[in-house]
Amino acid sequence: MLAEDGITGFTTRKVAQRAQTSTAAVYELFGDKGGLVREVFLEGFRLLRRNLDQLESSDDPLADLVRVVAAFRLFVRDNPVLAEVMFSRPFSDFAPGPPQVAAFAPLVERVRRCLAAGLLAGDEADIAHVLVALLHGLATQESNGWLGTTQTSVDRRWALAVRATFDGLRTDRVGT
Amino acid sequence: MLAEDGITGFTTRKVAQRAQTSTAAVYELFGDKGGLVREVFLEGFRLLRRNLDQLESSDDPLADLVRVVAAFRLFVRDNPVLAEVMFSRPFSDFAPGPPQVAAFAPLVERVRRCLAAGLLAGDEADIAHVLVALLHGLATQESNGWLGTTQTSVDRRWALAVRATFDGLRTDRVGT
DNA sequence: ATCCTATCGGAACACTGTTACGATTACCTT
DNA sequence: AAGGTAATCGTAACAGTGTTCCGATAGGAT
Repeated sequence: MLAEDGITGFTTRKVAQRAQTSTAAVYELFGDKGGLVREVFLEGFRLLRRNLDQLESSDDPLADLVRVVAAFRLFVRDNPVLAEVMFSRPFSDFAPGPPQVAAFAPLVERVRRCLAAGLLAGDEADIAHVLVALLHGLATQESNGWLGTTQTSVDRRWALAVRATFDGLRTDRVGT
Repeated sequence: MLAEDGITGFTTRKVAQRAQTSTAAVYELFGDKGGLVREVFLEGFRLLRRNLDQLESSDDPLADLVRVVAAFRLFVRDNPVLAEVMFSRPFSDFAPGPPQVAAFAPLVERVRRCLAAGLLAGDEADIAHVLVALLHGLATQESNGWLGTTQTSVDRRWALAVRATFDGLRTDRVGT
């Protein structure tokens, strides 16, 4: 429904209609429209997790981490409206709950391997949070068309951001 | 109104009421609720620009750039709902227009000085875009409470992200 | 003074989230 | 298997929203 009708078309009545039931059923099951959106939100992160789980691992942890980045970007491009529900807040009544850290477990795993191999340095959780924030920002900017007007410029900036961040995370300088 | 009543309280009727007029006046002037939100959106970036313009410049361009980052973070923290209108999309009908690059002119200016001083390397626009995307992501994550549970961890991750990115941007490696 | 245009008040329309009230269904205890 | 209890659902209604229509007004140009 999100992909077809967009966000404005996602209404309790239409959801009920698609499910061949009445609105009361929706409210009985989800309590709120916020609860309904919450399920979409959570399903989005489950889908992302399934997506990242399919990635293969090589003997180059850093390349594997780059693959996670690429997969994340692709996920947002393929599911723009769902990504909006996940990372923006298109339904003002729904406030996102605790960070859906489970979805990023594959990313954290790659970070851990990079740390073990000495390709990155620092705290695992900190690095993961920084990377997720970077991906979040890049993907949102790209979706809004703010990252550049041409495909090449957008790609170039993605590459630059990822490369620069990985470069900068190679040396542990906590506290400096 | 945004700060007081939140996003759900921002309705055409209430706007008209606060302005001591009728809803028709609002529609005559802004055409749409999207148009109304657009003005708030643009005013937000103007306010951000005014905020960044007040920053002083020292003889350390990199420190000046860090100050811009801090000011941006403070802006989002001080105006959470406005920032949501600017960087998320709480009103589903309003689609943000072209990138409000003017607001980030002070940031671009600092980037240029860093490039001139050899403290950063690469394309000015590319670096600026990467930085804005990073700030966007970090600020949004912090607003959602996704960047960490304690103040110190959130601060630490902001610092790590900024330092790592600047470090990584010190050497130009375009095309590699 | 007159006319035209922009602006505005009031009322209405379609639609939304939400709830009240029965009716129905499913389950589970005996 | 029977009956009762709780969950579920259809229908209709409520308040509130974006939006528009129709007059009325006001202010400036001619």
